[in-house]
Amino acid sequence: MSLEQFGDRWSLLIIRDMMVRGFHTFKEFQESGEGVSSNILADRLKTLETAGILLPEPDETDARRVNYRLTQKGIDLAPVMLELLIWGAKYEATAAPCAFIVQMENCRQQVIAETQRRWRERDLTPLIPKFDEMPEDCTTPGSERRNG
Amino acid sequence: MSLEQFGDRWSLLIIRDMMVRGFHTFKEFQESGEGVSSNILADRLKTLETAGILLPEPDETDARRVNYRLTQKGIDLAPVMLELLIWGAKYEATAAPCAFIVQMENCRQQVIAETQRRWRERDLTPLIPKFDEMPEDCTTPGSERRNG
DNA sequence: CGCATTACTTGCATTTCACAAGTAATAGTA
DNA sequence: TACTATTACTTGTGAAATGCAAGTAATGCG
Repeated sequence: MSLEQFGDRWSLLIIRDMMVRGFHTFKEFQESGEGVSSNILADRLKTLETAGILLPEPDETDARRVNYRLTQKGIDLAPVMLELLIWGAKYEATAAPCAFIVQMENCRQQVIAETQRRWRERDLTPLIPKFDEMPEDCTTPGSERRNG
Repeated sequence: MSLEQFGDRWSLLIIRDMMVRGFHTFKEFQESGEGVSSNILADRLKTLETAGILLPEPDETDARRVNYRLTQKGIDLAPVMLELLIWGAKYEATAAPCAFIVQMENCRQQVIAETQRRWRERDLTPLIPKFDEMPEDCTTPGSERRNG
């Protein structure tokens, strides 16, 4: 199975930080508070690149930087991440604000659509503040679930 | 975050085997083909128990056996698993039959409901053969997505 | 030119892991 | 009852992965 992709502590966290928090540089991942060793981080980024989940691209204005971007394969993990966040919010203490989780649960489709939009348009603003202000139930009858 | 729960290769596989394949004994996990060492398996089962995701209960007819059962917290991981299976089927080679995956994607709600039913009723028949014969699109307009 | 920043790499101690073997409790069989 | 099998583990042992601190190369910035 493909679960082997995520058979370690850091890969999923990297993907989550890219997807939800808009992180895209080595330094951001390293300082994200979870405490990855730089050698491990480098290794995981390489592994995820090999797996086709993300791609490094040199920054246009600063040649020292490398911007990591999710591929389509990577962004397609959004539903998994979303369900995992919802589960985590239900059973574990989370840093994410409670209101946000409620929104996510009510608006799965919108959250995923927004995640994909941010990816397409290279919008790196974090996901959380945005969805923290949405209406309580934004389900659109008939268009529920399934996102092109 | 609660991602730390699954920061290893085996925990997720154990949960998947319980959920999808109906496994519930030490031996089944050990012989599941992925090749867990028995010491690691014992450790992970204990960790998952501590995390409140599964519970061991002695078999009523054979005192040597221990039956591991998912808790509500564990079974609530079904949506995560489902999305992960769908993602895996899209991008990686899977052992699961292709038709099954198509069904799952069309019938998220039903698959999850069935998963939870099996858990409640202690039905240990594997999930795959069952859903391998379902209609192509079993979405029920208006009742889409969200499962008590 | 000199110092700071970014993305790494290198070495080494510690932890985790896989593999094989062994053990305790129970079940099945003669 | 004794004897063997089965189940769920535990206990070594070496190999591999990891965490930590330090170092390096390329670039930016004054």
